[in-house]
Amino acid sequence: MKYMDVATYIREKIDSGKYSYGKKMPTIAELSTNLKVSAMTIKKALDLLSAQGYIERRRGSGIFVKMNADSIKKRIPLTGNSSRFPEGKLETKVLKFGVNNPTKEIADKLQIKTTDFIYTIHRIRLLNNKPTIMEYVHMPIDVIPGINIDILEHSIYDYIRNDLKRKISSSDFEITGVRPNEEDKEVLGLDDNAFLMQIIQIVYFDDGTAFEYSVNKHLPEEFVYASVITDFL
Amino acid sequence: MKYMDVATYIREKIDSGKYSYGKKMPTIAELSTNLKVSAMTIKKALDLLSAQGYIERRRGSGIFVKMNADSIKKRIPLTGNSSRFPEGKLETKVLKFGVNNPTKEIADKLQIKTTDFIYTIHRIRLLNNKPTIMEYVHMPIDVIPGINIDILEHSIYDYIRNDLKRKISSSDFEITGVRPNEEDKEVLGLDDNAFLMQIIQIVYFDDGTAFEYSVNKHLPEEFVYASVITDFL
DNA sequence: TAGTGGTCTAGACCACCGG
DNA sequence: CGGTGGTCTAGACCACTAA
Repeated sequence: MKYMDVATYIREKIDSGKYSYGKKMPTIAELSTNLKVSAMTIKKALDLLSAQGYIERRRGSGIFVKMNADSIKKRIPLTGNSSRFPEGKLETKVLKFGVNNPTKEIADKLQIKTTDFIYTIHRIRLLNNKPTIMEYVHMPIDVIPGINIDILEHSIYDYIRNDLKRKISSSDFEITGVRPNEEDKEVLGLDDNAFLMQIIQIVYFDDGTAFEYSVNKHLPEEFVYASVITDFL
Repeated sequence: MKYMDVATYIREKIDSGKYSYGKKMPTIAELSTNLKVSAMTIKKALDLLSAQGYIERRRGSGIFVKMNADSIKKRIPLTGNSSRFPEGKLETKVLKFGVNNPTKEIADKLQIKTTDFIYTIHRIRLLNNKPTIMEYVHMPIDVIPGINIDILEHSIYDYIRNDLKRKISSSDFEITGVRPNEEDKEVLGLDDNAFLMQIIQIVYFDDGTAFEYSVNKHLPEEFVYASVITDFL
């Protein structure tokens, strides 16, 4: 996939300071001849980078590296908490692991029936030994077979990728602010005063199957969601 | 812009139920011949729609309308609170309107100097007569000239679009959860127990100028941020 | 293996910016 | 006006899915 390579190439130039913040970077024509790649392919790479907030395109003027391109480090994909934190800092404790039937709402979202079976998992994530994220996860047992405690204590996503060899393609999510319920309070050590940042997420495979409905509640001190909005529509 | 037209055409088919949820829609080849548009253009339209969560593309199988395509109504662009609520429901009260110098942080984000002048505006938004959103807005006076109370009591964005005739192209933002400060508490009628959903946002024109740094704090009862993540990288 | 979507190309043409 | 990015095209070829 050439346009991905081009995107990576350019991103590295930006990260390493070869193309500096706020300044103009090479034109499409230059990149095209230097990298021996068609202009359309360069443009496709630029589409990616501008959607991710690295660059800015000004018709008639050129392409500019965005000032705050380094703040992108906070713009982490929401798929999998394990990938969001430095290795070893994040521990996992499984509080509950069982099989049951979904509620109407969850069944709808997972595109299954209320008579089908799902795993229900409650996990707590500790960041630097402090309970930080409460996770309530539901997955259809038919879709994600062979889950066990061992997997849950590490990364479910690693299991899906490496063992089930399935490709995660997209996710719908919602961010809201909520008060903790009794379990949250107990596990995270909170009182009635506290509040949590809640992410409700549905995650899909590349064949369109929904395989996860999850509710993650984060301590606000540890939570930032950053993103970019660009133009169209 | 043909690909936009194609995207609109397809979105209308989805909204009107002509292409139904979870089902396969026409192939690229079909669309291409029916609409008399090249395949590449169709694909570009599909890029848009899939980034917005309307459809799902499965290589080798076809293109499918996403199950929850109607939940997209909650996925509102963050540029301008006025556009987020039905006409007439949202009132605006200006609490403070002055000119001063930016702090170091705001100056950096707006790409100006701490000796430059900015407008500082505090507004409160009432939804169905209830104080709901507290807005702290900063704009460089050189970039957004001619602001007055009358404009602030309606939509700043309308003024920018219709009178200044400038095009807004992108925005960086962050969502966090915070406790209210004294002003928030007084204006929104909150106690120490309360919390707010905070959006910090920098908004840019299409020539790359940053024209707004704003902090919006929403009552959690009224706040949902919904989005989609797709694949790449 | 036939059908479908994804990538890539070379080149035409348009829209916009700046001197 | 020349230089730049944006759109669109026709067509070649690849990757994947399902029968």
